[in-house]
Amino acid sequence: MSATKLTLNDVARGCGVSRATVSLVLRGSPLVHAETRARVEAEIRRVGYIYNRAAANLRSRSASSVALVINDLSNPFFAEFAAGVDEALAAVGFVTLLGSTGESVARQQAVLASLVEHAPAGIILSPAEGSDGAAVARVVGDHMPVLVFNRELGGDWDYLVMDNLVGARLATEHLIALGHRRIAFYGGHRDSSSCHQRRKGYLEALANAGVEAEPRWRIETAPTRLEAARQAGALFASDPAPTAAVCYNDAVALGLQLGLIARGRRPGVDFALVGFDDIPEAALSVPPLTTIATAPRARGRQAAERILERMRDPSIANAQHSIAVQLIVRESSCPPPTMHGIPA
Amino acid sequence: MSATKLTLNDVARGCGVSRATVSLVLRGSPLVHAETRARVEAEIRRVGYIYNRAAANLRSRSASSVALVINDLSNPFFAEFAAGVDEALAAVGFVTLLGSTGESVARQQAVLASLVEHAPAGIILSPAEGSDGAAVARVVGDHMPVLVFNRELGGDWDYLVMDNLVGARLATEHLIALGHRRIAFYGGHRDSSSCHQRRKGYLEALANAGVEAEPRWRIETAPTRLEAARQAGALFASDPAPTAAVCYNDAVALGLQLGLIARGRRPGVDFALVGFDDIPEAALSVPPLTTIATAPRARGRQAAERILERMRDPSIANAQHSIAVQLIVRESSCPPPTMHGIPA
DNA sequence: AGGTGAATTTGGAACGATCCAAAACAAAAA
DNA sequence: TTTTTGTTTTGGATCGTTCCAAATTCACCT
Repeated sequence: MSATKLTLNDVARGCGVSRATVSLVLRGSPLVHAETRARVEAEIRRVGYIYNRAAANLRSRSASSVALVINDLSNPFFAEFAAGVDEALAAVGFVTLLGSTGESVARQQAVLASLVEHAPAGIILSPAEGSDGAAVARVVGDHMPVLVFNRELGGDWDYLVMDNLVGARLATEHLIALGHRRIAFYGGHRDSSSCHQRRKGYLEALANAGVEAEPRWRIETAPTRLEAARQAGALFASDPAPTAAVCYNDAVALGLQLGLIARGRRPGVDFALVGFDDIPEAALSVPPLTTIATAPRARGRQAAERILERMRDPSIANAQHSIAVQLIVRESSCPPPTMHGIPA
Repeated sequence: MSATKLTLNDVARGCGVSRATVSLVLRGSPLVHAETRARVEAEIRRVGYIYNRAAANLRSRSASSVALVINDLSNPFFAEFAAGVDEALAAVGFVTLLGSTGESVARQQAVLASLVEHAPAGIILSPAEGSDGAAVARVVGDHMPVLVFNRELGGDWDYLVMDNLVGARLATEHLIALGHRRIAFYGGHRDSSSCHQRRKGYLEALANAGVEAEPRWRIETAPTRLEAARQAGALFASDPAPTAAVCYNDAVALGLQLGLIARGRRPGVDFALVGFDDIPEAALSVPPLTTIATAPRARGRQAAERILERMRDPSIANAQHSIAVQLIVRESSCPPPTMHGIPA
C-alpha cells in the first residue's frame, strides 16, 4: 500500500502545465486546448491520479453527498427504499452517506450529528419510532434540505409518506365487495402513526358501507411475523368470529397465515386476508397475498429526486407528498365461507 | 434555510479567543483552561456551529469514512450485513459511504470510482457476480485497505468468505446421518464460486460416507425462490428419485418447499431439505427450515473490525478469513420415508 | 512589423480546519 | 525584583482543490 497520494500539482509537474490547467481538464472545461487536454489526461491515467472531491467541495462550497438515515435496514421494505435512493443519487454523481438507527431515537440523534458534519447536500430521513421533530431540527440545523419519509415527525418538514388511509380503505372495500361483513384489523401498534392512519381508513370503509365495526376485532401485535403468528387465536376468541382481516402490513399478514394454518384454518379458503407493502415474499406465499403495493424502490428514487430538486432550489416550500398506493389482488382474499354455494 | 455556514473563526470571534483555541476545544484537548473551554462550548451551542469534518480531514490527512459496496441490497442477507457494518463503524465515529451495484459489474466500476474520490479510509466490497479483480484494483488504486466479502475476486485480496465447503458438508452429513442415501444438490449456478464450493462440500461428504453421487441429482436453477419452485419437478424426473436435497441457499430451499407442495409432496415428511444462510424466514416457514447459519449482521461487524484493524496498521498482510458456519436443525430435515416404521 | 481580439494558460488567494513553533501569562523559586 | 518553570493561547503556514484577474500565446488583418 503506497502512502503518498498524488495531487493536482504532481500531475501538473509531470506534464509541464499549471495546476489550474489540470483542474480545468478534470472538470471538462471547454477552455483547454484539445492537445493539452489529451496530454494531461494521459498523464492522469499514467500515474493513477485520484481526484480529491473533499478538497474540491471545500473550495467550491458545494457538496456531492446526500445522507440517508434508515430506521430498520433489515426490513426489506426499507432496504429496497435505500437501494432506490442510492440508484438515483449515483446516477447524478452523488454519493450516499448511510446511517442506520435500528429504531433507536438516541442512535438516530448520534447518527444525524455525525452525518451532518460531513456536510451532505441534503438528508433523507426515515425516522425511528418515537422520534422528536424538535430534537432532529436541533441537530441538523437549517443549512440543508431534509426529506422525511414514511413517518410523521413533529413540526414542519418536507414529507414523503404513504397514503396509509386510502390504502387501508381500498383493502377494506375489497373485502366488503367480496361479501365479507365481519372484518378484523390485525396487527401493528396503536401508537404508531402509520397504524393509526391505516385503522382510520379501515373504519372509514366500514362506515361508508354501513358495516358495523367491532372493537374486539382490532387486535394489536408487534409488527413482526412471529408475533403475528402467535396472536392468531385472538381473532377467534369471540363469537361470531371475523371472516376476514385487513392486516397492518405484509409481515403481519404472512405471520397470520402461518398462525391460521397452525390452528387448522386455510387462509384464502376459510379466511380472507389482505396485507400492506407488497414485499417480495407476498407474491410467493401460499396462498399468494392480496396486498397494497407501494413500490419501495421507486419511492427511494422519488425521494432522491425530491431532495435533488430542493438542493437546486432551496426556496421551495415544504410539502406533503402522498405516495399513491395500489391494490394487488391475489389469492389470499377469498369470498366469505357463508357465500359458498350461493349463486352469484 | 440559512445560507451562510458558521466557521471556527466565527465562534472564535464570538467569544474572544483564537481559532486555534476553539479547535483545541472541539478536539477535547487537555491543554485548554477549563473556564475557557466552558465559554467556547457555550458559544458553540449558542450559535449552532457545525463542525466541518471534510476540512479537518484535508488538513490532518485523515479520513472518517469507509466505503461499503454491496451487490444486492434487496437481499436480506446483504442488507443485514450492511446494517452490521454500519453499526460497528458508527460505534467508532466512522461514517458509511454506501454504494449498491445491483450485480452489475459496470455499475460496480462506476460506484467504486466515485466512492474512492471521497477518500474513504477503506473499502468493504461484496463483489458483483463476474467481477474482474484487475479492474477493481485499477480503479481503487493502492492507497487504502480493501476487504472483499463473500465472493472470490481474482488476485491477492483480504478476504472474508463463508466456509461454503464445510457448510455444505455439514448439511450433507446431517442428511446422511438421518439415513438418506439418495441426496440431491439443488439450485445455484455452476459458475458461481460459492455454488461450486458448496457442491464440492456436498460431494466430499458423500464420498466420505461411501455414498454414490448421481450427476442427474445436481440441478441448476437461478438462486431465487421463484425459479427454485418452478424446477422442483426435475428432482423426480429419474427413477429412483432422491429422498432429500441440499439446497444452494435458503431462498432456493423455500422455493423448493413451495414446488414440492404444489406437486403434492410434503417437505419435512416425504422429502428432507436443508438450506444455507439462515435468513429470517427460514425459522418461520412451514415446516421450519434446517439450514446453515452465517449470522450476516455479526459478519458485517466483523468486516468493519477487520478494515479498522488494517487502517490502524497498513502493514498487515492480506489474509483469507473463513466465516465459521453452524448447522441449525429444524423440521424440514426428516428421516427418509423408507425408514418409517423401522425401529431405530 | 505592428496591432487587435480571441483563445489558452497561469500564479496567488481562498475554502475551513489542523499543526507547530513561539508568545503570553501565571505561579513558584532565587 | 528577577529568574525559572509550567500552563495556556496564538498567528502563520498548510492540506488539495477552485476561483479569478491578469498574463501569455495565437491567428489574422492592416
